[in-house]
Amino acid sequence: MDELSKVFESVADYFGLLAEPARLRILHALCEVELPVGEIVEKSGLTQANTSRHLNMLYRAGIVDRRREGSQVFYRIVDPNFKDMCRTVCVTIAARADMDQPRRASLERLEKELNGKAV
Amino acid sequence: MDELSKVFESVADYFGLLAEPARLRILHALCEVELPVGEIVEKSGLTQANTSRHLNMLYRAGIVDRRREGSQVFYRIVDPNFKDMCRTVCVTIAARADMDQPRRASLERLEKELNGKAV
DNA sequence: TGACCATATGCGCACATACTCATATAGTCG
DNA sequence: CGACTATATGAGTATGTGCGCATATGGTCA
Repeated sequence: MDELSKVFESVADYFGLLAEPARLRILHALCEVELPVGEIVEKSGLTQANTSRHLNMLYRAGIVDRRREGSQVFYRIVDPNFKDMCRTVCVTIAARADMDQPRRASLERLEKELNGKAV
Repeated sequence: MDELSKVFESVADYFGLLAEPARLRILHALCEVELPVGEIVEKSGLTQANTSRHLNMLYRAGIVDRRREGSQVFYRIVDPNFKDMCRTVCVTIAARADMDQPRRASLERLEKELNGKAV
């Protein structure tokens, strides 16, 4: 396999991390604050096992970082591009006309949220 | 399911389209030019069936548009964010140290290519 | 209409991966 | 050390999806 193929795979892997609603939930919870796993579980609505697994994937990919404090582990987003990319996609999706109104509203709220106080 | 969940799904779906090396190959072939399917098949190295399937997905998602001319169908990228996002990811990935040199070089070439004459 | 090209699609398989459940590991406090 | 809390992980299952093969559809030209 040539180098360009590997590049496509790397890029695809990166996008793949963002191609999962569960991980987007987690990242959304972490958008502005550093949180321990327990709180991420609450905010995301995922199970503890699932949350931990996804967090580990995001950690290994360098999108989040973590630090231990006592018995808790705190996670935070470190990838500087994450919010930009999500905002871009939100705008793109919101621009499509074939969508019901309430979802558009949610998208615009989310976009505004991402535009706010940056990390 | 609430509206925010649908938003996460929409965003995840969008990223999912870019999370496939085969589709990235196709989009890379289409980056600067409009091409008929046959040429996309050649440039991407995918089979005809596969290429057609992926193109249809990208079309339905609004990332590419198509037009018929005689017996051929020409595709072109219309999503204004696609190149930006790929450049961003390329930069992000290239910034990571844990990567062999030739792949870094490929990434940087690709990034430069994306920086060039915009659509 | 029939032969021929370009593109799309139905089907079945193979593989990846997200999820749940149960359990392991790591830390704290008595 | 033992009980308890917080987090991670192994196993098994289910579902999604990319792929190849064959074939269908749509267009052109004789």
